[in-house]
Amino acid sequence: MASRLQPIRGTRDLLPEACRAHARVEGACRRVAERYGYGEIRTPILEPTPVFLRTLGDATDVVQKEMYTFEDRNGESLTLRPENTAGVARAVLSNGLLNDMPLKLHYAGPMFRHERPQKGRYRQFHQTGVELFGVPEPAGDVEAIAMGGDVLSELGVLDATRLEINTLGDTESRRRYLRALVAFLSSHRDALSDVGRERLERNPMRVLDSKEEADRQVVADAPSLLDHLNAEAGVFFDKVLAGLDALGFGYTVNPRIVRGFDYYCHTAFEFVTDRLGAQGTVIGGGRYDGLMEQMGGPALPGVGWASGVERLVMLTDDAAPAAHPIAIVPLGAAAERRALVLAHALRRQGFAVDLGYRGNLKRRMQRANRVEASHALILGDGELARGVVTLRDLDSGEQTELSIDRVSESLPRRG
RNA sequence: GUGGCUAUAGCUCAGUCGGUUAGAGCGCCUGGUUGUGGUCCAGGAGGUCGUCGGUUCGAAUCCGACUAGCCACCCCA
Repeated sequence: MASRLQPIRGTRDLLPEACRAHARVEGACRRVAERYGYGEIRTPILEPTPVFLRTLGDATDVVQKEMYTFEDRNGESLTLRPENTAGVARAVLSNGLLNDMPLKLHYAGPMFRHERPQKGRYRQFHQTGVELFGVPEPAGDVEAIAMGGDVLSELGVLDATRLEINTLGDTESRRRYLRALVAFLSSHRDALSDVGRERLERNPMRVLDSKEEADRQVVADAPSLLDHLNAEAGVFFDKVLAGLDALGFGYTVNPRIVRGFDYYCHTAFEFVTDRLGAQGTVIGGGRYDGLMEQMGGPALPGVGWASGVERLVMLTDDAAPAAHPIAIVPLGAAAERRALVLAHALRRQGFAVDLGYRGNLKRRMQRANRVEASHALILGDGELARGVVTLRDLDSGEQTELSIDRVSESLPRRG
């Protein structure tokens, strides 16, 4: 347990079993995305810092104190991506993908935030996500949410989550509401907690999801955004909800869902679970119509979400079994050489084959057992002389002899 | 970033009031079996007791700092 050899705080090694679990979650997302016609995109982990500064909003915690930002050797400020929507949006502009709308993209990969680690929260963590550009209609929001639900369904945990949804309104509604909210909160300033007062200064909407008891009491009587929606924003939200109703997705409207990043508008939603403690959001997303313009591109609406792979792994947690290989057990130098050729041939035919590097029969049989082989192919001098191998079923112990040239015909395709 | 709890073998954990050589189970290695694994039996390897410092005749045990993990806050996916 030499501390010098530990991975840096908040990061960890994913050993084969954990990698299978990650692949299972990422595979579910990939399958769903492809059903909806989304193509994969892989953007750099490292971006110029302004990509995030301009889009996330400089009042957010992520930008203020969680980004891994440093100068490279040329003096340019670089940042390890704390999320991927900004990077994907940048890639859309960089590659001139604006002429083929709607543009549907999905991704998976590591993100980095310098937070204090705890369960379900790491400094290097993994997200899968989808982004839909060029669809201003509420049908886009419905599709995105449906995809999130489908991923959870694919993983068998849709029932373990609930969908919470809110609207942040359009720019006009939001501006009107913000005025009303600030006026209200300011008049109750003395009743707010320290946290609440600080949020009132920096990001008034965030007072709404403060957990301080004092703030909750004040907020209980605060004006609701839902009452300040203009006709257009109200209709938009109603259409999103109607779409979810039509598809049979249950949801609760939660006016306290507020997005951390500035680029969100209209729909904000989360799939949350109470099985993971304090980090219960497994998928979170919403609409971000203002993002492209903030980045210096044309006005282009977008909607999408990201899922926390580690959290979904914890939620689904069933062990992903490794393949059951065929173990080849040669005895003697001549058989050893023949076994190498046989193993190669079988692997090329798609079989998982375990071939040890040394040891007598007993040793190799023990190894076959340890790698959970379904069958052993025993090849000794006697078999070699007759052109056969002994096939042993490692569950039943039954043994039969097979012609060495036709072994594959008698093997189970995936053990 | 704040608070609380924790850190002993590869893993999960015991370890009394501070007292000689720090234990168990699982796993690993060897043997019982010359061409037959799993189960069983016997034996073995493996530990700067997270790190550094302090108190003490003596520290895994008490104290402090640091590091890391966990839980909550915070934040978010």
